[in-house]
Amino acid sequence: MTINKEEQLARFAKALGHPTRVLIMNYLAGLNQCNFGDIHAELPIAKATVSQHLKELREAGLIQGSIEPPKVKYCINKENWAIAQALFASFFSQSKVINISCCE
Amino acid sequence: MTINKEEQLARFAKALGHPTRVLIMNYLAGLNQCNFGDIHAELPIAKATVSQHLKELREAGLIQGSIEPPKVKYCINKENWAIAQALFASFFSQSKVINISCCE
DNA sequence: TTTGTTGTTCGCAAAATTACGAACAATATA
DNA sequence: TATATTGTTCGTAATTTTGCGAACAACAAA
Repeated sequence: MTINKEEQLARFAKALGHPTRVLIMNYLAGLNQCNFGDIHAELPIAKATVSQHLKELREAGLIQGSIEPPKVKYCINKENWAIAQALFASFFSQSKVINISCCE
Repeated sequence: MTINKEEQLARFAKALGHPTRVLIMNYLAGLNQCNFGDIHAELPIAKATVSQHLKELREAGLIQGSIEPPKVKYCINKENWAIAQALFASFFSQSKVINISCCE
């Protein structure tokens, strides 16, 4: 059940592949405390939709939530955030393309 | 018609949000010359599907193609690759999350 | 001209994504 | 117990994505 680098990168990328989810991550990155209502208040979409986007980010491992009745607190999953950061950095730094573009 | 950072990042991320497309980018990143057939030979999928994935990467700006009859040459779009690299680096380095996770 | 090579596009089907309101669950409070 | 608050889940609809074979287009070679 090991997941290789390509799939892991694709999984993170897919989670970040929607503007709303990028906005959510940007919002969370600037905070240390945050609950659903705060996130919802930042966005012009229905709460059901926000909840769905949060679920995807959670399932991709980029965020985590904890229930603190009656609220739900969300934050970045720092362990996976670091993994994603490293994966993307490695991905983008691998290019051995020479200075002249090959297709012009 | 300006596109903001969040949307641009999401667009790049979406293009990278499929394992096959990550594999294609990895393959292209290691080469200076490359045509469709080479890419297709690397992948266990139909050429129509490969062509479709290449189209998405092209429309996201990550690669470019040029016709060199009877072949089609593909390569990374270095200008946009650099932009994407910078966007992701900025995105991942913005986190102000403190050492203690907020949700445990 | 006919044939072969290289990729793209078309048309289709199945599955996944996106978005919403309504209903619901869990917990506090009156 | 009734009521309010906070989010999630359900059910639905519209759109997009993914994948394929078949048909096609462009060019080179026989």
